[in-house]
Amino acid sequence: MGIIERKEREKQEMRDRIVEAATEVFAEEGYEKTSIRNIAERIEYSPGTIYLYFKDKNEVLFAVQKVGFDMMREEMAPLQQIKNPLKRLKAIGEMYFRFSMEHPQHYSLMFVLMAPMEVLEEHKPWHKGQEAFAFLENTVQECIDKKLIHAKSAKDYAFYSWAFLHGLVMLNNSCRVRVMEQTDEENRDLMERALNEWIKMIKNH
Amino acid sequence: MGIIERKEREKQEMRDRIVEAATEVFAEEGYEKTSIRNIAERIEYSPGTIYLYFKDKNEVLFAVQKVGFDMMREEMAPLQQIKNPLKRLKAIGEMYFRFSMEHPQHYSLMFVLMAPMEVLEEHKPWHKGQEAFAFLENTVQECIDKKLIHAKSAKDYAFYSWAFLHGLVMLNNSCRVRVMEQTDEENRDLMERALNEWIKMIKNH
DNA sequence: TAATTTACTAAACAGTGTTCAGTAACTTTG
DNA sequence: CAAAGTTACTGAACACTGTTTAGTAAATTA
Repeated sequence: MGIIERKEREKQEMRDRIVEAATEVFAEEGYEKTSIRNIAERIEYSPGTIYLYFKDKNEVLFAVQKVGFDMMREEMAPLQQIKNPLKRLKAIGEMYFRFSMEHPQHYSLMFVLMAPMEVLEEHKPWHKGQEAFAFLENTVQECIDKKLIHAKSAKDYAFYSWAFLHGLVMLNNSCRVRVMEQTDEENRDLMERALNEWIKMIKNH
Repeated sequence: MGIIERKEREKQEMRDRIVEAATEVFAEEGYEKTSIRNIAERIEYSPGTIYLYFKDKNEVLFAVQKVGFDMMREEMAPLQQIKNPLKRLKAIGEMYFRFSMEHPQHYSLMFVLMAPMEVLEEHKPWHKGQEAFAFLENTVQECIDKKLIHAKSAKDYAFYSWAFLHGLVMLNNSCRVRVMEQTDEENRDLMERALNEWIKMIKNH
C-alpha cells in the first residue's frame, strides 16, 4: 500500500507550499508584515494549519532563511571559476554587497534577525551559515598558501572580512551612514572604496 | 502670572518622566517588550497620555536613544586624556566593545533598530550620532597628522573603523559567530584580537 | 460664579502568535 | 459494504500590540 508514502509526500508538499508562501510574503512585504495569518491566507488555509507543519513561527522563518542561503550559493558558485584567490576574495565581497542590496529582506533574515536562529539549540551546528562561511574561509586559506595576504589564521581573517563587510552593509541599511551626510550614490562609492581598501590592507606588498 | 511658566515646566517634567520610564523598561525588558502600555503603567497614567507628549512610539524611542548616546559620551570623555591618538583610537574601540556588551539594548537602539531613526526627516542631521562620530573622526585625523596611520581620508577611515567594530559586535550579538563553533570566551578573545589586528593593519610601519 | 481651556481616561479598531475543542473526510478493520 | 478509527483542518478564543477619539473632571480665566 503506497498510501503512507503518498501521505508523506503530501505532507512534504504542504510544508514546501508554506515555505514558498512565507518566502513570497517575506520578500515582498518584509519581516514586520510577515505574519502567520498572512502566510496562511496566501495558501488559502487557516492560521492553525501552519502549526501542524511547523512548531512555531521561528521554524518557518528558519526554513525561509535556508532559501536565502540557497539563493546566495547560486551567486557564489560561479566565483569558484576565478583562479586567483585574492581576486576571488574581492569578487565574494562584491557579490555580498550586491546580495544585500538586491535581497535586503533575505539578508536580514540570514545575518541579522534573532528569530530564525532561535530554532538552533545550543552547540548544534548552523549548517547553512557554516557552508557559506567555509567558501570564504577556503578562499582566504588559498590566499595565505600563495602568500598573497599576510594573515596568520584563515578562519580569523575570513571572519574579520565578513565582519567588515557586514558592518558596512548594516550601517548603510540601518541609516547610520547618515553621519557621513552623503547622497545614496556617495554611500555606494564609499562601500566600494571600503572593499578596495580592505583588500589593500590585508595584501602582502 | 507664572502659571504658563509652571505649566511649561510641568509639561517638560512629564516628558522627562515618560523618557525615564521608557528607558527603564527598555533597558530591563528589551525592545520587544517595550510597549506604550508598559511605559504608561510604570508612570501610572493611561496609554493615551503618552500621545499628548510624543507624536508616536518612535519619538519616545528616539528620546531613549539620546539617553544612550549621553551614556556613551560619559564613557568617551575620559579618553580625551590619552595624548597618543593611536592609543586613543584603540581605547575607543575597547570602550565600544564594552558598551555593546554592558548595554546591549541601548546599543541596538543607537546603532541597529530603524524605529528611532524614522523620526529624522530626510536630510535632517542626526546630531547625537554625528557628535559621537566626530570624536572618532578627530582621533583618526590626529593619527593622520602625526603620520601614525596610512589613511588618506580621516572621515572614510573613521567610518571603516566603526563598520569593522560594528560588524564584529553584530555578528556576535546576533549569534552568527556560531559559524566559528567557539565558546563565548573564545569569541571575546576573537573580538580583542580583531581590534589589535585592525590597529596593526592601518598603522604606518 | 460662569465660561473656557487643559489634562487625562476608557473604549474601540485592526492587528499579532499560539492553543484547542470540534468536525468532516479519509483509511482501516470486521 | 458498514462501522470504527485516524487524519487534516477550522473557528474561536486568549492576551497582547500602536493609535485615535469621544467624553469628563479639574484648573484657569473672565
